[in-house]
Amino acid sequence: MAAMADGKSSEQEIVRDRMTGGEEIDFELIELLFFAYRDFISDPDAILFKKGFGRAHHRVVHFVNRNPGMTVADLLETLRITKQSLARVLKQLIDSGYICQLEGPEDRRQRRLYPTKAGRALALELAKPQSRRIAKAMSGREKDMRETVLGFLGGMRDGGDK
Amino acid sequence: MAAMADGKSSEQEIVRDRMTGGEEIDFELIELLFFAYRDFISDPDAILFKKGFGRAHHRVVHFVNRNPGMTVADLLETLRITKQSLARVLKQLIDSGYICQLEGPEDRRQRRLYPTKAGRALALELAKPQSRRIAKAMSGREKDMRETVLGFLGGMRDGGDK
DNA sequence: AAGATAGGTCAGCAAGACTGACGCATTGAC
DNA sequence: GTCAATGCGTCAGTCTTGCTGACCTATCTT
Repeated sequence: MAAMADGKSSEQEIVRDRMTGGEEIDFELIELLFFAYRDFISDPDAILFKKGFGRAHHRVVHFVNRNPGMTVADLLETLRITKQSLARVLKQLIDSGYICQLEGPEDRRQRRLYPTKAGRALALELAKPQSRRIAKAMSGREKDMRETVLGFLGGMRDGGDK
Repeated sequence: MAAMADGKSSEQEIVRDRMTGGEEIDFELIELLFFAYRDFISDPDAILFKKGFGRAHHRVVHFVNRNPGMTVADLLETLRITKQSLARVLKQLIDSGYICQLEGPEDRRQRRLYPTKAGRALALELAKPQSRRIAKAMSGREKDMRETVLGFLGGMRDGGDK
């Protein structure tokens, strides 16, 4: 469990004023990112739930469709999870016929991942409501908005400064 | 478990071409949102881990600091989780002295939530690296970028069209 | 032949979401 | 004044999706 927040009773004093960032911190943007992402994944979540899948399956289906022929190692790198975590959902997707594995053409240890037609269809179905949401958020301002948002989100990534 | 993806063997055909959105679907933005959000929450995650807390604690601390005096019901609405899920993390935060509850002044059934000084400090500490990341992503382009991004993220929210 | 690599798998743990049920204090309507 | 509704807490159990550590096979590299 967590440590007690310091013995000094002053630390326990109640704070009644709203936390605003001032010049310092952009709480508005921080919050908005939380709300936007929460709602953004809610659409596919609902679709997946009906099929007995979860978010983890979504990610796998998405990236395999975006990069057909990627190896398991590639996928692990992209998702940044352990192979044991991946194994569970990947196995379910293979058993259900959404993804299949082919032996690597040069290196036969590799399992190249490809979507089936059903897998491609699923990926598209999941992307559609998300795309609609994005279109709504841009609503007519695509021209000035998309490039800016792309730049911003790219810069938010870990290696995104170059 | 999940249903088999249709008996038709054509559904099992391997698809080898990369899924691109064409005019239809903005996969680039969809992916970028995933990567950006993943890295965005990784900074506070690391800090929280050392204190024995998780993401759920972050959200609670954040919103209580942003809206001191909010009720438990308000918080449930904001986070969109069940009270049983909230109860666990809230209790830990109260026990650790980061948040405290005061009886509602009008309605004594309510528990108004306030941060302690330690709670305020924690919220700020968690926000700092996120704010730094945002600043980096904007790097000198704050002027044209912030309003656009704010508009975009606002539009991504469920009620965000008005 | 030996070691490194790609991948699969078993077993167990934890966080954080969920459901359903129930208890207690307080409020508000009748 | 009684009683239902409300705000909140809590017990018990489930599920997904992360994690660790250990160990196995097949294949490639040296």
